[in-house]
Amino acid sequence: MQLYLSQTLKIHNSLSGKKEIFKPLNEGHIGMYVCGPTVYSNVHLGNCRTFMSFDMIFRYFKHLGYKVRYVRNITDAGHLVDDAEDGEDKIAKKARLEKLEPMEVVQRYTVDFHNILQKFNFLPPSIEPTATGHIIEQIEIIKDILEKGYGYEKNGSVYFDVAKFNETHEYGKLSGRKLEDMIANTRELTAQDEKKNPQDFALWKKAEPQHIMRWPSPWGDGFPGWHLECTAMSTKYLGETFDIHGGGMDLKFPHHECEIAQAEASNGHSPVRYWLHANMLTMNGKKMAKSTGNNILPGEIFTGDNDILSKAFSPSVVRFFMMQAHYTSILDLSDDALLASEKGHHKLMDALNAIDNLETGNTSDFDIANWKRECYSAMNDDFNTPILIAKMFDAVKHINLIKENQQSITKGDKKELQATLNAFVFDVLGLEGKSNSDSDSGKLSGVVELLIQLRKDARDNKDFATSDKIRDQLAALGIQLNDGKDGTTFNVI
RNA sequence: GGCAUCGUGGCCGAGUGGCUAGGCGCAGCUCUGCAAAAGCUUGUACAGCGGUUCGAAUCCGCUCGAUGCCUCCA
Repeated sequence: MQLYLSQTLKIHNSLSGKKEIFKPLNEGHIGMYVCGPTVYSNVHLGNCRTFMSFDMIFRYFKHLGYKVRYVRNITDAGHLVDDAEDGEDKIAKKARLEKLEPMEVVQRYTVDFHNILQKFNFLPPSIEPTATGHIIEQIEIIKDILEKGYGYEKNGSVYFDVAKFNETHEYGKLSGRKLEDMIANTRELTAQDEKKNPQDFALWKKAEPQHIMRWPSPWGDGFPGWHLECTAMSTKYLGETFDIHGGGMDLKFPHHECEIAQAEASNGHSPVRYWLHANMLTMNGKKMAKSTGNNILPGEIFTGDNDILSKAFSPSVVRFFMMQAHYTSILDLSDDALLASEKGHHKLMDALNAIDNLETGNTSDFDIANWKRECYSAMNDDFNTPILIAKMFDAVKHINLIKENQQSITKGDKKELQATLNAFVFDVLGLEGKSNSDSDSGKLSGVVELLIQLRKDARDNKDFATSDKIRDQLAALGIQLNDGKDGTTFNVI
């Protein structure tokens, strides 16, 4: 029996604003679409948080036994620098500034994106389509929207007629906005504006003669609008209606609102059953922005090469830090918070490593079945990873007490405990233990063991000056000696 | 200015109309030549002011503050 049959999963649907019981369209199968990055610069750490939240959700679905088709796109064209008439494609702009072919920009930052995600231990999505690979599909949708009367062409560009759409549909239902309010709060159109109303958005933009990124269309050479690609790709791979659409909170308006409008205008019905929005990551209480310097790249955290944090942090520690907050809450990154997470992560991994060597007994002081139920309840309650992690630490406490012979566990319970911990910590949360498998670790441990032996001799002779010298100098190199009852061990920090 | 979300102990963060997560720090203890590391034990907090209620940090109103969107941004 698949696990999902015995679990009731509730998820917060942004469209209704409520937690709803999740039932996929087709039993056992889930279609999930998440708006991917625009590859015009290094991937933003906040962006990573969003993708990490959906990676965790993807992992949990898989853990429950669902067959998931997870589509996460790469935006490699069409995302305008601003929505004004002279709006320039983000990638084209970057290419111009760096004197590169647009596809060089795309390639460079797509590689960076994958590289960082791999470090964070992301599972690859089932399909990772690109906007430029789906121009034909996008043109077809535009034709459809034009035919149904919700769009209009002007000088080789095509716009979505929001006012017309709003007559028979509800534009703004996802973000809680009303068209009238939007009209009252937007600036006047300038004389050369092609749009009928400021709320209208581009489906197709005419390419100026010097523009390199261009494709032929019934309306002349141009490129597709940003909102359209997601509609085209989600429809193509997941169908006109699919289960889950995710993205960052900041995409709710206008991007996701426009997706709903485009799909409803062309198909006549709402595309998504559950909308999920991941919240923002701030740093030291402030929004992360390049302009203010309050910004850090993921790679800079891993190497420690930055002015913001006191040291380097491993991808798994950063992942653990992010998983300690609920995906719908704003999370604040700081040196203190990461330091705290690093210690917690370490404690968790130590306990996981200790399970193998636990001695078993005839009784258990730990109600594994109940604990396991609580783990699932946490995840079933809108993917509450902070509670899940708290449950993991419940287990850690028991493991340590068993290790100290203050509690006992049966053989069967130990096996169950280990399997459950591994499933949640590694498969669902996607954390990774410390990699002690360096190619030279054999040599290193030989050398350190030798020093430990010399130190022991010194201690036995009460030559503490020598023993402390060995300890302190190793510590300075990042090798920590741990004196225990049964001798000394070491850790590489 | 409009829309939205939020304000929890020293810090990070769950939760929720009564039973008060978790991590880190601090403190105590165990261990130790001394430490470190590790482990155990320990914390009645919920922006302010009103209101609803037998009972609110949790619901309602107002005030203050933060963040996001409205304009490129996950």
